[in-house]
Amino acid sequence: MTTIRSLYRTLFSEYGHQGWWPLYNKKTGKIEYHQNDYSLPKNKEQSFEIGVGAILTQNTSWKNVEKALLNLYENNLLQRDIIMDVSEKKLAGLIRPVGYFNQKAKKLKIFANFKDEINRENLLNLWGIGKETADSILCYAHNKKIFVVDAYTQRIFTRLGFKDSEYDEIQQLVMDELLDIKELNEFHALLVELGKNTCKKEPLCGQCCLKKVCAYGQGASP
DNA sequence: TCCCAGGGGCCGA
DNA sequence: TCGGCCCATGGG
Repeated sequence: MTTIRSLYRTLFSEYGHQGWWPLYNKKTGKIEYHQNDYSLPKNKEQSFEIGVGAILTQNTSWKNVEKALLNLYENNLLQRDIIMDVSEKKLAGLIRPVGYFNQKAKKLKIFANFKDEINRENLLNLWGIGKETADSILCYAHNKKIFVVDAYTQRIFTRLGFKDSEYDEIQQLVMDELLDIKELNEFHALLVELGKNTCKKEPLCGQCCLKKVCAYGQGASP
């Protein structure tokens, strides 16, 4: 069985810096990644934007999230105070491309109205925020030392041969070995890259940088 | 025209 | 506690 650090090194040498979290750039008018820049978010506005993105991306690809975020920007709606006041119907109309737009509009309103201390327990008490979304917000919007586990991560860890692929167990396993917030930030993004393009539902083991250490790549069942 | 997908809430067993 | 269903779009 390989170590978490070894996986991290292999993935990083394969894919390099991922530059998460993608954010809107006012100069270019595009959603951009930030390779080699771990100093995000720069301000409260960016922090809120990351929270919005974390909700919009639930069970949805980033391409669709980008469309919705641009819609919000163009309508001057990517600000906490404005989302608090705008109607759910208008919000839903602008975020249509992400799917589940009625539910997500409701989630955004609840998130915008949330003013308590940002911690995991408080976030998990919000309707529409589960473990992955809460941990994404803590890690990427508030620089908290926490690892985000998503469906890609669970699939990859199962195939690698880790016995327990439950959320909490994977999170603890990773956080026992990776102690640096930058590494936790990067490792999640690297796993997304692997899961999205290679360790897909039908995996492309032939082109996988982890095939030598992967149980599935060696012929085990998924 | 189907089928699939990075989440979360809710309900019944 | 867990499985099944619902929410909905866009892309292959």
